Amino acid sequence: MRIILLIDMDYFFAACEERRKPEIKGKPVIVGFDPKGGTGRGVVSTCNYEARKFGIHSAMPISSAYRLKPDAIFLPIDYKFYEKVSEEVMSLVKTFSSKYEQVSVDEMYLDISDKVNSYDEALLYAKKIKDEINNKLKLPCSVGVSANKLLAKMACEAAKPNGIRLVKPEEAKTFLKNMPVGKLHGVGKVTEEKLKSLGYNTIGDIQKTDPERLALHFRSSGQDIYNSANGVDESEVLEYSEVKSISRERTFDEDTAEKTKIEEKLKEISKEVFEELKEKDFYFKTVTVKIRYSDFTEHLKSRSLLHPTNNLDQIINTAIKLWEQSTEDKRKIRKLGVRVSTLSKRKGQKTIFGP
DNA sequence: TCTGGGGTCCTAGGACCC
DNA sequence: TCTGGGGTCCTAGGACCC
Repeated sequence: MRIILLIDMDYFFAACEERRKPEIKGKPVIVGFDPKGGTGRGVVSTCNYEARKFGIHSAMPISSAYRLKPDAIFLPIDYKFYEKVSEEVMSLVKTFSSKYEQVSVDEMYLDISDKVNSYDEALLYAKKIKDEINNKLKLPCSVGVSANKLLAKMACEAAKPNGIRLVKPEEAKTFLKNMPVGKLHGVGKVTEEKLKSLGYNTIGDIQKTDPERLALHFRSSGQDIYNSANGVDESEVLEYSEVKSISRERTFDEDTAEKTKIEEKLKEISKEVFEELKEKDFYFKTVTVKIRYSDFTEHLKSRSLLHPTNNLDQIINTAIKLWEQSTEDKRKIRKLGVRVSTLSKRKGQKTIFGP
């Protein structure tokens, strides 16, 4: 029997800011793009619970957040700082089990099957971890406890904020039954709509269906949806993951079709990509340019070079060529992105990176 | 509401090689 | 003269997650 934890930091970016600026605690704090007095083009990255009281939430346009609470504390995203705090969290959590998987900057799975003998013990163990994060690092978090990653994740969602939630495997189906299908991890907007149109409104509706019917409409992911709805997930807690790509993208303050502006931006973005490539000591073989037009349609263009390289001019020249090829019309561009992939180390072999 | 940025994984057709 | 099957790489796009 496996016992898995998901530890998820609460409103992480805003919590980091509260920790270093105690005077803002208790006030609505919004971390995201510059609202520019309500005209800014970006979204809310994270906000604390005081801000949520005004209806503000992650991914909301920053201009809307500004309209809802103009005198909230708006802070820019200081990713380097959050990464440092994240390392503090991760190294503390790792002392509780060597079987861990970092999912993102503020989230991590722990397999504690070897550390405890029952769910009661698991709860105590989770509480200990949570208390240490609270006391030593002064950061709030929530923990989900269950038999697999999916259930731990869903339990953690139910625990938020600042809570712990245990879901035993025998309780799983009941726990999930009444939730809307969109709550299921792995089901996004598109799949949610499709599920609803097929008559599946709650996760319980999926539990009762014939998986063959799901396979008919969702191909190979049909079985995954069925398994998730039933709380079944065999995936392992994996410590290592490979870096597959490095990318940067930027949105213009105003949409543009001007050649010089676009080339300038592509150079700028390429340089940022190059800096990280150098830092991580990678070679790349493929360059991809992403273009988002004013109407939000997106196009990708990519080209693979004959040999792996780590040359900045190769990125810039390929990026500009790809853009030129894609732009026979004069549509205005909202956002540009540059990505390098097919990464390798000097000798050409891929390398494993741990968190 | 007027919509960011950094990722991963998957699919699918076509090229190309054996 | 008509026709295989497997494998891998490339390119484009889409869904999803945080």
